[in-house]
Amino acid sequence: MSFKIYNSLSRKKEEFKPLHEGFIGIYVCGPTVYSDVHLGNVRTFISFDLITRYMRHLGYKVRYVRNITDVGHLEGDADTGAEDKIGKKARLEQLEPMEIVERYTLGFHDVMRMFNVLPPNIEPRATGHLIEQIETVKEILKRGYAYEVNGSVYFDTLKYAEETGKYGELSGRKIEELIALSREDLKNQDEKRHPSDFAIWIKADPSHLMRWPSPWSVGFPGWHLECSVMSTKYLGETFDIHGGGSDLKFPHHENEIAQNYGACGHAPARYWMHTNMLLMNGRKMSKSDGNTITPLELISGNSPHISKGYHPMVIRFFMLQSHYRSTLDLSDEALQAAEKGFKRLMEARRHLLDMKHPGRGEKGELDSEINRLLDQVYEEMSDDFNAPKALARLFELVNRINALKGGQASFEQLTPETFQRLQQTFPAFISDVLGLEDPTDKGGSGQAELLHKLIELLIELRQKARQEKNWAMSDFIRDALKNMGVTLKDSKDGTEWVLE
RNA sequence: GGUCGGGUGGCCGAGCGGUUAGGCAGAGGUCUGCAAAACCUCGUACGGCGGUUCGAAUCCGCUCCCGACCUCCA
Repeated sequence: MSFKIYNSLSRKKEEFKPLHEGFIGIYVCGPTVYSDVHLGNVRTFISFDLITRYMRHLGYKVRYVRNITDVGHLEGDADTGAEDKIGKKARLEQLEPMEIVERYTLGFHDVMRMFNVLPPNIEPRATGHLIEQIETVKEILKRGYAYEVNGSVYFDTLKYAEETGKYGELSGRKIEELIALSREDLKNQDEKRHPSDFAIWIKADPSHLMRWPSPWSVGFPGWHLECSVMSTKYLGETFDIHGGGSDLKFPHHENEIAQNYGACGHAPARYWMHTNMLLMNGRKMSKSDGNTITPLELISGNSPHISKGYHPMVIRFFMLQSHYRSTLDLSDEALQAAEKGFKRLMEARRHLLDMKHPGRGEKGELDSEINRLLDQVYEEMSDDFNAPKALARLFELVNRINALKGGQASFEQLTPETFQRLQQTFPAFISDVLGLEDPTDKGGSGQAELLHKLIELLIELRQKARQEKNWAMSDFIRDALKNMGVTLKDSKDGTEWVLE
């Protein structure tokens, strides 16, 4: 099955055509590991997790590369004279830069695991590719798209712009505007020929903790360089998709394209995908101005912005309810609504898995509805990964599943084949594509099994009490369990329980 | 100031020329010892003002708000 992608470069939805039939190469800009990941990161990586999961689900062999930035990302607004983020943190905490990198990389992986984000196939680090980066700088110099000044090397944006007319193509900027609006107070601006030029190798002053020898100086690579170099190394000079947060369009991705042109004469990726921002209180979540909540705070509830903690799967579900290209405004109220919706979805999934088709059924209206809805789930996802629409169809299926379970709908209207399709596709889509796992599915540990049996025993005792019309005892058991977080639900074929 | 993207029913959030989005909350009903759950029914919403059209939330113009990027952030 084919699918469509909104290409940020053309600003249009395009039919996706892979470079090599059946294979997809995708590169996504990963985090700079100088502090805990924030939720905005999580949303971006959940979005790309959804996208790569779906591509795999459709049968593509995907190579997903997502880097770790562990050098070269500077604070402040200059290419030089500013401090490296990781270097700064290391200085403040009196640790080795690599201790900082290690700590936050591990923390990042923990958070990704909690949200059931699958690891990329390759997760390269900038510091692991110094040799390749230096080689690329040499190549760009050799081809004449960069120049050296006092041990630093700058990319010649003007030359690139004049030659291709493409500088600013991705972000919708014009180089004349970039000239006019560049800030006056850039340090070392006199080293640059043009204000929009950017450093690809930066000479380090002696206080700089992270520096490496190079033909030009003891220094470090410019931030944008690593992505050009590592994407080329692992995916080739041209690959299918490049992704990242929309705030990376400029200057990061624009400069990346320029560098690739400088190094090999053409742009790296054919499709560019950008995820939109996560907002809180109507404003972008930002590390720098405090309008933020960390993933762990959101899970624990330890934040003034929320009334309680939310399960990571609830948060993931909440994020999937909006399209990746739309902004999403986080609020406590919206999360509570998501929590209930998520439970409803997962409960239906459990019920469906427990159901059996009696064996006889006709192609009734229900049959065609279910087939139609299942088809639509895929159509929606294939239209630029429209998870919210796919979820809407899934919820219509929830309705049908519950009706079958509750007896309001009959299996007689449903062929065994269609039921089988539903029973396979519905749960598979939820877990494989949406990456939503049932928190009540605790596997088969001995403890969990004991718990199950004890609850079943209490339900049996309550059943006896009910038969004897001993409502006091019956309600006592129900209320006591409720207080422990176990909700009982009576239906005509017995009592079920859910662990909250 | 420049560039881009938004303003959708109580809340979140799809849709982007004609069809019910969906979730949560709310109202009524069925079922039930009661409750919960489930099922059925119920909302005619698209910032404002004009215009195009047989028909606009969806296209065009003006206008008012909001946000992002332009400077480190996904």
